[in-house]
Amino acid sequence: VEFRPLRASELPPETLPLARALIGCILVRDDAEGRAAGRIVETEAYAPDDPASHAYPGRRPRTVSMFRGPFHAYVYFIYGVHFCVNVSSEAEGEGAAVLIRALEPLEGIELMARRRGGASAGELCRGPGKLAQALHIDRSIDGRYLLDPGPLWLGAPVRPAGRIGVSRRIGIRLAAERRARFYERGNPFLSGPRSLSP
DNA sequence: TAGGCGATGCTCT
DNA sequence: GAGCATCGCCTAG
Repeated sequence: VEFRPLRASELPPETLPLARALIGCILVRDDAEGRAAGRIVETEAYAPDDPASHAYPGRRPRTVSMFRGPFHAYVYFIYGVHFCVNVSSEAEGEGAAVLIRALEPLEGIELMARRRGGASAGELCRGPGKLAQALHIDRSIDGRYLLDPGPLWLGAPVRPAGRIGVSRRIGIRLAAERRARFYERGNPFLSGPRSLSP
C-alpha cells in the first residue's frame, strides 16, 4: 500500500472539525522494525475551553506540544502503563488536541501483533493505549510535526470515510457530557462499549 | 455484555 | 497523597 502525506491545507486546524476530519485518514509509523499503519476510525476532541483537557490548567512542561500550533504529536503516559497519542490543534499559543482512540489496521499487522503480545487482529488498535503499543509510540515521538516524513505522520485517506457518529467521550469525569467523540459508524475496530457507537 | 479492580508512574496539591 | 483522556483479567448474569 502506498500512502500520500497530507498537506496542512487539507485539514482544519480547529479542534472539533479536525477530530471529525481525521476519521478515515491514515496514521503511519516508520521505524527500524518496519512500517505499521492504520486508518483512523475514532477520535476525541479536547478544545481550549475544555476542563477535561490536559492543557486546561495552562502550559506545562508535559503539555508544551499542545501549544505549538496544529498537527504536532502530543504523547502522554497514563496510569503508569500506557501511552496515548494526540494531534495538536488550534493556533500556536492555544492548548488543544485530538486524541486518536482507534485504528483499523492496514499495514504491518504481524509487527503490530508481535508488539501487542499476539493479540488478535481485532484487538490490535482498539483503544488509545493499545494503538500506541502496536505502533511503538512513546514520549520520544512527542512534539513531532505530523505532516512531514518522519517516524510518525498522517496520510491521506485511501477510501472515503463512512457516516460519522458522535457521542460523549470515554473514561473522563470532567465535562463528561460533551459530545466530542467521533467515530465511523459500523466500523468493527472501535473501542468502548457498543452502546456508545450505535 | 457489563461492571469491578489492580498494576504502575507521573503530575500536581 | 490523590488522581489519572487505560488495559486485561475476573466475576456475574
